[in-house]
Amino acid sequence: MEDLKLNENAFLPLRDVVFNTLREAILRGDLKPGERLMELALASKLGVSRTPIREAIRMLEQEGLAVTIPRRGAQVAGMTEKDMEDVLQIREALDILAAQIACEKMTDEELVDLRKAAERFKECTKADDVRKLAEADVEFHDVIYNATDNPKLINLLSNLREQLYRYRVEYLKDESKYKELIDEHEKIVQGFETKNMEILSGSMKEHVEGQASAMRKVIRDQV
Amino acid sequence: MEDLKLNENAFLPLRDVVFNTLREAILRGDLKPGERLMELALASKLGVSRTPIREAIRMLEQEGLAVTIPRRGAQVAGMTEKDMEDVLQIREALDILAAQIACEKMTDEELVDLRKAAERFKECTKADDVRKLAEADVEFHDVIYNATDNPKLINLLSNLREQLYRYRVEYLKDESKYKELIDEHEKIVQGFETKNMEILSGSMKEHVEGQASAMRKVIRDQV
DNA sequence: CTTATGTTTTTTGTATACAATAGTGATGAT
DNA sequence: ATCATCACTATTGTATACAAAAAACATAAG
Repeated sequence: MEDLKLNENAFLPLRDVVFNTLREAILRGDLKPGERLMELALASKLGVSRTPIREAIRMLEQEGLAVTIPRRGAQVAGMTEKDMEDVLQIREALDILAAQIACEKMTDEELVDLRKAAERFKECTKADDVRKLAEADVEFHDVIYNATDNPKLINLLSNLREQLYRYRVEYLKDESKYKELIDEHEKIVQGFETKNMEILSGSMKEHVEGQASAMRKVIRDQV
Repeated sequence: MEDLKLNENAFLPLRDVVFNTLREAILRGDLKPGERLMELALASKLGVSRTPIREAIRMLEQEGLAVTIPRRGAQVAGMTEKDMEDVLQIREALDILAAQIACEKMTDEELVDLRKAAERFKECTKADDVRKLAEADVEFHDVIYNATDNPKLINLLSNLREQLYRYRVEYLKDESKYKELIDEHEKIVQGFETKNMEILSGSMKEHVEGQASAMRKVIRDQV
């Protein structure tokens, strides 16, 4: 484990600060799957007491980022290939759902944002910054998610994305896929522009399935 | 608020016992939407300290059953008509997904269970016990969920169901719908028996949409 | 050498104490 | 009467103390 430092923010309760800190540490891989989350160790490392640590762990649990066994403590959740498949399966269905809802509700402004986001993604493929690229991709999909005007769905989808995060960044390193991704985004934007639900659903499906199979490959190769 | 009593269970940590107790109290309506969850009050009522109460609240938060404002405490989450719509939208998509996955994976044994569950539901419509009927319906759908062999999906679906619980029981009181429900279950069973994904998706969609519109009506009439 | 048993240490679970903030009500000025 | 201010109370946030369980280790018996 790395040196983990508290994301200072005077206004949030410590439990939230600790939660954010641990969450990010897990996502960026500083805390590795299976690694124990020991209260005392974390507390002294972050300079707080066990209380906010424990509450943060309860929160991580719910996000699927930690698993705790009673009287044995918490661990960073691992993700097996099967887990990944399970998440991908759900995300595919909900991504398509989001696209369908968004297709009906999307405003002209949001459509502009979407096109901009697609452009930005395209730009980012030219630079060599995977992190930025991932961000641009998130932004693109967030425009769609937000257009659904369904906070519970938005929340769910971002939670699912979070669970895939570690591998997603990995697979975005494969530059040979960039053209494909750009084209898929383009098709999706067109789907929204023409409000053609059939085409949109199809291209969204294609997009998430492509991502899914790429990620499957990443996780396979890692083993 | 009613007299709330601890679900004794010597093996689980108190936080889990408290969580279950509060969860059930919320679902059965003993704790009403908007009602404050005051730590000290709950602690003395349940005969435990604030610590497990606080952790249970963090857990309820994640299930969407409680909402907390920093330094102001937690409340039982309310559910507006819009919230309900949002949940129904998601559940529809995931229920169909579950049916599709289950259709491929369902074993002969599970198929028998499914038919039995449908029978049991039918039986329950004859007696006048809404609670039992709701249970039978849950069982029917659980057979399908479990057949997906996707724990994350199963978890999600049961969480969504939980959020609808209060209204679901309400709408099952309308006896005029029973025949329809029985027929829909029958169609779904047949879909699984013939492994016809098209028909199955269709009848599942019909089923959840029927439920959805009935629940919309319930919530409207309540206002 | 392996297993069983007892002891110590570590770690989690729960209660309590103290601090800080938000809410409430009384008092007084305008 | 209305509003402002202050004191007091109620409530949440955080730290710590103590209890109980699990893990680690050592020692003794077979």
